[in-house]
Amino acid sequence: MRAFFLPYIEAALQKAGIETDKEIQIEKPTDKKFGDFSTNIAFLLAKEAKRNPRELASQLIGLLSFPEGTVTKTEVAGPGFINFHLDQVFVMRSASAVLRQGEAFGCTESGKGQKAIVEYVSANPTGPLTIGRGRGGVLGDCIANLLETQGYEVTREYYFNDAGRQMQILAESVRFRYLEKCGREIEFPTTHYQGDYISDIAETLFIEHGDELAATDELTLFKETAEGIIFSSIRKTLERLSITHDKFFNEHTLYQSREGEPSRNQQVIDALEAKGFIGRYDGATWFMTTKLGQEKDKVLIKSSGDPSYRLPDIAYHVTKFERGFDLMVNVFGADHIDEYPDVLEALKILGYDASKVKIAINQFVTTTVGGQTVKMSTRKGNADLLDDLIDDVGADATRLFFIMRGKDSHLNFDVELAKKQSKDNPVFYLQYAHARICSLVRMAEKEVGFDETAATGEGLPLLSSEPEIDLASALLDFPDLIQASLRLLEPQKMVEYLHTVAERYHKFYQECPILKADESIRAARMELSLAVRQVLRNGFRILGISAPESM
RNA sequence: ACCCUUGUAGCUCAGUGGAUAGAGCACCAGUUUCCUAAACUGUUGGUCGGCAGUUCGAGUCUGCCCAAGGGUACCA
Repeated sequence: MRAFFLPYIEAALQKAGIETDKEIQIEKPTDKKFGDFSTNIAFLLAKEAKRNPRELASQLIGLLSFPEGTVTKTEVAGPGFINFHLDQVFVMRSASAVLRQGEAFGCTESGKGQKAIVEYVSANPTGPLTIGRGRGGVLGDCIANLLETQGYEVTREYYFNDAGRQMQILAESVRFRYLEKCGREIEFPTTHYQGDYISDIAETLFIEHGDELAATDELTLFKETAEGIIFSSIRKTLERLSITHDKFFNEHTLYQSREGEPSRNQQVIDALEAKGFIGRYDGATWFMTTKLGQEKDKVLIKSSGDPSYRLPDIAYHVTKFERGFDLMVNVFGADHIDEYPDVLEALKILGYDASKVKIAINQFVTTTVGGQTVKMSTRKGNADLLDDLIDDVGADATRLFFIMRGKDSHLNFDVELAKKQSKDNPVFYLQYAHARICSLVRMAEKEVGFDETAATGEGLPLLSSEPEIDLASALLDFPDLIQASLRLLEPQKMVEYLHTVAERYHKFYQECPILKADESIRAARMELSLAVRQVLRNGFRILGISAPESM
């Protein structure tokens, strides 16, 4: 709907001879008496032109003209707002677009022909997924869904490392537990993975091999068995939440030379060196960020000869550019926040357009038990597991639990409270509206021979009561909300919006009889209901929650 | 010590420099001979962490202070 106003406002500005680079903001006023939409453009221009905002607004209104039957009233209000009142018939007529476009309502082709990659979850296979990881996983999945509505060809990627020190410790942990199974007295180190799943993996090995592995120090089998079992558990958990990935990218491939060519890590070093940003001292290789005004250089290759995490991170991003992605979204927890400036700087030096990389940081999930905050750690084995949460509240409520809050909120999680409140999860409020409509449609088919396929939306302009207009007007906001969610990488906006739609539907349902109304009104209200169902479905698909036919 | 994020109702959280700061939960009082009561209606509840500043206008921007979480490694 915002898109509807822009050309007319621009035309009015042109007539007034005003040129500006200010963005024309179209807002929904807080109070309906201020109209359906408003703009504060007069304030912005008044500041530039040193004119009175109210007077400038009046001038613009004189120059504004909309097509017949769209905007009924345009007025100056307060210190200089321009408020627009929409024609009710226009609103209802516009709402028929929902039925015409169906699943495509809200979609655009602005990303058509462009490739996007969204990287999320990216947990190393050292243990089952924690609740904290779930947050990033759901966030990333929703962002990928949003991009798909805009026509992007989206790749969902999981980046992991199965060769680092963490994996070494994991393998050792399994081996210690295995030796215990073999009857050895072992003092299990506190530095190693404490979780019960380690014993389970050791048990698997013991059943398969007996104690024949006890004699060797060779860790490969321990590592590979652990990795296999853990990865399959991770995938299973993600699957339960409908989180999928197209590609699992192994960090280790960046270390390997390919067909006579140097490794990707080495290529990054060479390229940075050619630009004069490589220094070698103290036995290590450094990214000379001091040349960029930073206090210290950053290590790329440690004096041990192993790359630090920064080098493969840069090399990994280079592969994204080489793979031809036009938009790259990385979803990370807050612990990675300071790492990205360096990667972006390196990419810029190497000649890549770093503005194509977008970062979505989600704040941590902290856990409260009995009012006390507990630090969660996979290593300590005291983390709340994502699987347990799904067991307790279900997949839909779990997904919504994460995205009903902004990604910047420091989510404080109380398992007991979450279980107790699962019935109050807003997901059911949204789904109930959908189920109610489905039930209504079933009833209408049975009682009055309603034919869904014949509903075109032509009858909608017959409707004129306040709940009906409010509802239709909310439906028209859906495309704007997709844009806003995507721009901010914040699916929470969509949740809030769908809540408004559901709320207005419930209100409409309460106040407007449908099946009992006269035939033409009944048909129109059925059409409005179908349009709501469509918007809810389209929204649910973005959020990755199911649309139940009955509850 | 420095950097990032956050601080809004009893609780969990929305709030794009705009108009009288909102929602859900909880609490209290109502609504069904009638399409799903997982709903709807109403009431209660606020020094927007604190102080100063910027301007027509600040919960929103700036500075300082306080508090919480995270980060400042040749860990990832």
